[in-house]
Amino acid sequence: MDLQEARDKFIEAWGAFGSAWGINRSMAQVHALLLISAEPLSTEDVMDQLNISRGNANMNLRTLIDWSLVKRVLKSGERREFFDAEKDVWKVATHITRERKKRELEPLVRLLDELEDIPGATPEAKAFRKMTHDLHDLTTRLDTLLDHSTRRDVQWFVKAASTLLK
Amino acid sequence: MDLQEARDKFIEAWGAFGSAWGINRSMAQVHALLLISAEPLSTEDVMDQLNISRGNANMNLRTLIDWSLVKRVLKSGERREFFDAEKDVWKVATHITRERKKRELEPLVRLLDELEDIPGATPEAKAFRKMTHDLHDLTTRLDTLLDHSTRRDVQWFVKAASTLLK
DNA sequence: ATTTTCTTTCAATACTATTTGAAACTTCCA
DNA sequence: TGGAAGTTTCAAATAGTATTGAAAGAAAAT
Repeated sequence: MDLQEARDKFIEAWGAFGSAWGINRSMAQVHALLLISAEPLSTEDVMDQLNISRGNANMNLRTLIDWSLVKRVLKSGERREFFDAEKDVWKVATHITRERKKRELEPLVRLLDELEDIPGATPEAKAFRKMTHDLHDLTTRLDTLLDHSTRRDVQWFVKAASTLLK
Repeated sequence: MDLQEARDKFIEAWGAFGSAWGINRSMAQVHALLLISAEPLSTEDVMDQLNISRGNANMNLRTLIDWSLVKRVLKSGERREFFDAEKDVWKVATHITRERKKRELEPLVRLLDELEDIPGATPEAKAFRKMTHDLHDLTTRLDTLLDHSTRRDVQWFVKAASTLLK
């Protein structure tokens, strides 16, 4: 398999992986492209290599910057902006996790908090209280864990645990 | 807030949460409904309470069974099937994680495995090899971790870590 | 064997999300 | 200041996904 083919496969796979995670395909593909590029790319480079429109490229680059997965780079003497991806996979994992926590876990924790202590003595009311309580406990713990865990902790933990278990 | 209102909010929120996770809204809502029901429900119960069609209810109940989140229950003297959700939130988390690992992580690991050792001495080839290698390492570790971690391990770890960090 | 009750399938439809591309905007330079 | 080079916005078009509901299929009862 040659490099070009391999790159295409990687971009496609990362796009599919992203989709399953609620990240849209183009955004994941732009990210993939930047991940495997040695040099920062311009918006035009991204448009050309992925065959996407200017609007699409622009919007997804901006979102990736929001997520701290990509940063703008200025080249001296160049008017245009260039974009470069964070290449440390552990940082990438941490940033993605943080962003998802914020978007998804936090609202759920807030709602479960509200839903505790709904009154009622029927079996349905009891079942409801038990489930919201248990979920609240689990999601709160996860939330705390993610708040305090740094890239280094996660790296240590995953390496240690996966090596032990191999 | 009364019970009915609280139940509706929970179902809606679980549905939204599911969407963000690549689980379709109805499936997540059916799951939510069964999670907070004291007794197993029939297909009709699900249709009525969520205002969804028979086909939709049937398909999502089947998928939930595939994921081991719901089981069929037969009531003696009853012709119809009833459905009951797994109520242990730790098991729920484990089952969901396993299913997603199978659908998403495993194919990625396989691809990255193939993409290692693409030849070439250009900076682009080097960047590609480094990224696929690092990602392969990370995803393989995660995969191993998820393979070997039981519900008990995860429960222990999350409880311990989140309590320490609180 | 026929009817009844319940489950499953699937083509048509409705809905949601993504993408485009042209126009508006901004910034820098002659 | 005018205009060239680049970026951003957003309404419309397209593509992708989920849902419906009627029909077919299965299993049990009569």
